Amino acid sequence: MPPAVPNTTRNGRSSIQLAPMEVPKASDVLANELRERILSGDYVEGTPLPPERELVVQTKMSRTTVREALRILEVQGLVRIKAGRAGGAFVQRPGEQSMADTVALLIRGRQIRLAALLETREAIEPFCAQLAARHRTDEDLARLDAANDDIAGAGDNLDDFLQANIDWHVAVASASHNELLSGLMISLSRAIYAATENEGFIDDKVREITVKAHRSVTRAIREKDSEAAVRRMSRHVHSYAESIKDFEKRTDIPLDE
Amino acid sequence: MPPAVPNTTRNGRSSIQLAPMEVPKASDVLANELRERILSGDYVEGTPLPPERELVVQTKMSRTTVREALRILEVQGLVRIKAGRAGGAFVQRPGEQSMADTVALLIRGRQIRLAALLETREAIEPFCAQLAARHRTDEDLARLDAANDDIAGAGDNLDDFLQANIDWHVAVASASHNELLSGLMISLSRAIYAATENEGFIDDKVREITVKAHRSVTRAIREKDSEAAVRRMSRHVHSYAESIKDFEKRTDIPLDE
DNA sequence: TGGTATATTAGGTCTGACCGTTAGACCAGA
DNA sequence: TCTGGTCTAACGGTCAGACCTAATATACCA
Repeated sequence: MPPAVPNTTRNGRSSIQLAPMEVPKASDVLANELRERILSGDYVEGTPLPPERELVVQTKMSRTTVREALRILEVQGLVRIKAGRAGGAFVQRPGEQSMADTVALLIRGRQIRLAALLETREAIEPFCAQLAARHRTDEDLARLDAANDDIAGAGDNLDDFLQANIDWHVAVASASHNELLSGLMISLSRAIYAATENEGFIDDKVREITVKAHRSVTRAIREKDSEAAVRRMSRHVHSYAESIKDFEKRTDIPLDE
Repeated sequence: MPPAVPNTTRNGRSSIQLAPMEVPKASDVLANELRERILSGDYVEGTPLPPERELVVQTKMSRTTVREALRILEVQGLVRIKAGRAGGAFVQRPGEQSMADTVALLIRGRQIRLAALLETREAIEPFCAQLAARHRTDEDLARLDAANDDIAGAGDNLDDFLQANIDWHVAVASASHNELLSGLMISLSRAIYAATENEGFIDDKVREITVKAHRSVTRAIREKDSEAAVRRMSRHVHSYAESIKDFEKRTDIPLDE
């Protein structure tokens, strides 16, 4: 309850207390305003925002400020900016891509250990497989089969093999129809790929096992057997992670001698 | 295999194929250059980039362009920009916060269903608990205990309860010392909070169960019993998700009659 | 010694101009 | 009827320069 009369302290000053205040920049204000409108669904995906010069008139801000605001939204994946006549800022809903980009930055910036990536994958991917078995469509199956074929047809080319490997894992994630999980898996796969490609650990035996494991998981997903899907995927990613750990142990020791 | 002599089609035209080409903008070029340098560790965290006007001299670009590049890096969480003398763009490594922000955008933008959020949490959080039990420090324990106390002391205030609830879940995630998982959990918790706060589903019984479950998980983490941690957490989040599903079923049906 | 001007250095904003790209309309030659 | 050239208007992209505002270092004074 506030005192009845003016707040004063012993020195006669007002004792009004203020918290540290944020003074947002003009471009942030505009960006926040536009972001709210976009996220609240005021604009349908694909509709263009007003041209920069029009926004200048409406907001009484300078073009510099307007452009910075649009740039912010672009980086956040909320608009796609096209130049030229009939260009402009077109509303976009953020997707798996923007999430994958952020995760990639986090991984590189914090130099996340390969072990942590594999850990995270062990947490997520079996669950993806489970959901995929429940929610997969025929299209999802087609993508899985295509990736399986690519893996088999990769021959001795390591890059082709790894790429097809990623495609399969991403296909499983997409089949879960949970965009949170699939976005995460996309970036995880890419990061694991990058960390794995220069290690000589992928030999013929690993490939053979991989192909087999993928086929058996795919089968479970096809048959909508979520129990089997989660079990097989769990086994697959776990043993893959163990193999890498073993491999690193084997290759690290000689360096110490 | 390409034909031996000029590629032609039936109308005698060349059939050379070109993919759509990207023409990067000046500000993107600069942003990419700086980003590479930051991520490759050329600058230690906290070191200031050259002042804008200095970059103008070095790059021969205009200040507008330089500023846009810096703004891009700021949004991506790679620099923190301070105004005033001794201000500038200070190198920062992207952290959980930037990831949480992106995930929040994804959730709002795609209007991810509450069910999907809960699904994702079921995938991730037990694993977090497991890692937390292995890697927790005394500080982590202190945070967990503090959150537990706050929950108990929340009284009848719903907001306090939900906030303390979040704090506990986030504390578990942090204790896993896997920044990927903790970033995800931070935004996940916040989103679930937002989706839950206006539903009248949190009654005294739910609270009681929650407090109990948290304490038992905390105990497992304290004792570094990862098996128990994963089991108890799994049970907790699963039953919470089931309760919400039940609640929604109960409250939806009357609307149809 | 401790507070208070003042100068300095940084980012933030604005103005106005011009450049580059693109869609669309129109025209001319094969 | 195609094909390519040309023009125009509508966009975003870039630039140069000025001024405002915030934060700090530093000299100064009580």
